[in-house]
Amino acid sequence: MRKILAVTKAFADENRLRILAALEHGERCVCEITELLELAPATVSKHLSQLYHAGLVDSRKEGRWVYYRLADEDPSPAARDAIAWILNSLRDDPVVRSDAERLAQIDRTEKALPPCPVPPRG
Amino acid sequence: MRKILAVTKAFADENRLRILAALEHGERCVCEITELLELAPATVSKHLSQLYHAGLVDSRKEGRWVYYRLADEDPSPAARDAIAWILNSLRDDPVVRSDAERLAQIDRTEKALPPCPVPPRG
DNA sequence: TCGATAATTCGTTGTATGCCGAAATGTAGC
DNA sequence: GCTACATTTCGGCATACAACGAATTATCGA
Repeated sequence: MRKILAVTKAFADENRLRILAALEHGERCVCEITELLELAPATVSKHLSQLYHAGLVDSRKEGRWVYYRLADEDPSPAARDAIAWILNSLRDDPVVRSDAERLAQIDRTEKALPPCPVPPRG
Repeated sequence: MRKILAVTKAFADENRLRILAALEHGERCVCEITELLELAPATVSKHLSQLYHAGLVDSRKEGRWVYYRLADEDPSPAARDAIAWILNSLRDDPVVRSDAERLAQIDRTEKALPPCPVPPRG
């Protein structure tokens, strides 16, 4: 019951749902999610921590950045089902769709300029 | 997003999950659920109200009793998927299993004596 | 080494929520 | 009508939690 509740509580917040939807098509660093949600970095970090402890996301550190992604390796069956259900439920949501457009914009910006987000020296 | 959040928030409480699992095999009146959860009737009523407003359960009044059941008729696809997912996730939970045994006990008691719960005059 | 940036942790604050008892509502039987 | 019971609503408290700013840690480039 504790594990299930960790998942359902993780789902019970709009910003965390937006994060999960944002990760559907690939990993994102914390600063990108922060920009998307327009929240303080501390707040986003805490949301990601909750998603991590619920087994819904994994993370990877690269230089100054920490990239989060949906839990894919060692996915507990429960976590996999949970992710599948919530992403399907969010599929047609206007907020999620709008976020997806903004994320695509971020992708284009990153590809136009050199490397990661906020490239060191323009 | 509002509807999805109503569902995920409804899922984010142990007692509400126990209620949903208790309704898996048929309707239950409020007093039976109250006995199962060992909570104040006011508390149970509020939980049921939340489940109702999330579209997860329906209710039916019969005499003094109000029977709740999983949303089955006019089930919004979202609600149907949500119920299917959560019941599957709860399937092997010890608390839910224990509840199921206690509910079977309640059923046997009801069938041994005349009508509904707490029969008027034993 | 120093300064800038990314991320997390910590402490605080305002709001949301779970719980209860008391009161109100509705129904059944006397 | 009156009483008893089932349920809901209301008002309250206590806890949980989302949000922030400040402080901390870590990494990179100058």
